Amino acid sequence: MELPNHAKQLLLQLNQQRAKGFLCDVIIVVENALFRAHKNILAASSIYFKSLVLHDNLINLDTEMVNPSVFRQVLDFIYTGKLLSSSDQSSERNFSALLTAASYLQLHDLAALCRKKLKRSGGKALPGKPSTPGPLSRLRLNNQRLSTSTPAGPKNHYPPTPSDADQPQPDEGLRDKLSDDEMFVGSSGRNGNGGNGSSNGNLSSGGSAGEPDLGLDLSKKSPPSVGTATDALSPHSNSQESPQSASVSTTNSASLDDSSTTLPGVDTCGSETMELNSSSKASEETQNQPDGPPPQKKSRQGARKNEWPKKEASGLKSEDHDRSLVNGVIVGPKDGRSSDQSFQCKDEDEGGENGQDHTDESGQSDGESAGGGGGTGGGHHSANYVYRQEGFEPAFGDNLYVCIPCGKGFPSSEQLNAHVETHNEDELYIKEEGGTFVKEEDEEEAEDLSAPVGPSSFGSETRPFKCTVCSKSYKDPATLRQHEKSHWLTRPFPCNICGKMFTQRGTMTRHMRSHLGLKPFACEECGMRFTRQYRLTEHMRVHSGEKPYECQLCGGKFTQQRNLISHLRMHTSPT
DNA sequence: CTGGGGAGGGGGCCC
DNA sequence: CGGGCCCCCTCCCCA
Repeated sequence: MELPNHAKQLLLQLNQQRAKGFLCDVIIVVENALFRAHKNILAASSIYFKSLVLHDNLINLDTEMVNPSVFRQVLDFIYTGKLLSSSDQSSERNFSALLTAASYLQLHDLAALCRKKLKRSGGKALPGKPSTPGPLSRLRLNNQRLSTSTPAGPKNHYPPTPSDADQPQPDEGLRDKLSDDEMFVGSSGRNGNGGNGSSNGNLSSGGSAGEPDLGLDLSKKSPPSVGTATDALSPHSNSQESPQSASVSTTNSASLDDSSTTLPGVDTCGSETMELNSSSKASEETQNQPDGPPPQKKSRQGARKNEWPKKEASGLKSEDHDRSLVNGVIVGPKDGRSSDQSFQCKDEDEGGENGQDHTDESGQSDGESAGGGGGTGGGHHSANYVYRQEGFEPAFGDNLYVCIPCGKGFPSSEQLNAHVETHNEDELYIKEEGGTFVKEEDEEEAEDLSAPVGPSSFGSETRPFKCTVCSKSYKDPATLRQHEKSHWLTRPFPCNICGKMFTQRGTMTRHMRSHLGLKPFACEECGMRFTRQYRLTEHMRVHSGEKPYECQLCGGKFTQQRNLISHLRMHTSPT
């Protein structure tokens, strides 16, 4: 006995659930778009997905291989077995893109459909972009990039690379800094909730699985002891536990296009429907093909699990919190190379941990409405926004499109785009009414501001490059430029995960490491790992007993300078 | 319970 | 761009 429509009904239900975000347990990030889905469904449709969802609740897909529009079709296909191609896109280009994506995602049925369609229309690979990514060649290429840290399983999935680097990658900054192998945070697949702390704060809202990964394998400048330290910390070798785990990518390219603002559940104006006929055989065949696994970029937000709560408490303000956690993912602004696309607003920054932020009191609150569309020339606008899919917590009410800089929500991408244009370049600087740059009130006296650009305390001979804002001088123009960014209202380097903005790319990169739990520096003595070399150096004094910092007042010695400083404070403070 | 020290971690910033 | 340092926050331990 068999219910004729059982499978169909089931899929229908699942698709409806997906549209509502119900029971969705994985988020797929494609460029700026988020898609929620069910792990089981993805895993059942592709071994690639299967490998990805095993350990992750949040998956970044290579934006070279798939874009939001295409992925929406892909997802629709997975959940319906139907290929809905929009009328305006039913060109070969669309199918070619679909084919690329399908190959990348190892959706062999879909790839076969696309090939069939392309063949039928006499099409061949589109010029410029191969219809298939050439998995094997990419595999080779990528294998070269794999560090020893990358688990090499029997079906080693390789990370995608921006191999064809003709075009600047939106996320290239990040990739530069966090290379694929660095990004790999070994998924130790540990059972249980070991963790060394709280267990919440997983970025992906639906998740429960993200295990804290102590078995970090960080190739970046790992000290010689890394191997042992890693082993010690991670009882399971990565390659065994997650042969498929591949490079982590935080790459959220952020170039905006319209497609990225469409909801997965929203129907495309389908003009053509291709339905998957019983192609299970083909599926079996293709799924067993040993051709290289697709490029893989996935996030290991789970690895960060343990570190979130603390950071939330100490650093992120509630709005940051909302944006980064409630929404699950911040889909990032462009990586910051174009500063006009990144804005920093007061609320973003207030509560900065140490109160040193230059923008805290910038009076930016009214900047949002200022200008009314100054249009900063060039580029897309609205690179800063969060796209919320249905099913996310309605932290912004009905306004699904949220401007990251100022946190305002908008019901449509158009309105958001219009709003973002109101953040114009003028906001980059903290402006006084008169138009002259001012420093923060609490920084220094006004006389400094009005002080002629003369010799600073550093001496103008050796430091000829002077900041026009604060009169600090520097040896070289690059440093000056770097410094001047600290006066910008807008911090040009946003974290793609939490949206926090930074004045320096390096700082942002360092910050990203903390998200990803990347701790390349291991102590040979105890195996403890650190995100920075300097911390390790400090830490080593614990083992050596060296206490180079001595209190001149009481003779107390300290291993860390900061502790001496706080100690001195004890001496000086009346309390 | 409280204060002080030790230490981990993050961000800013200069070289 | 990485390294290094400073500053801050925080947690934990202990007296």
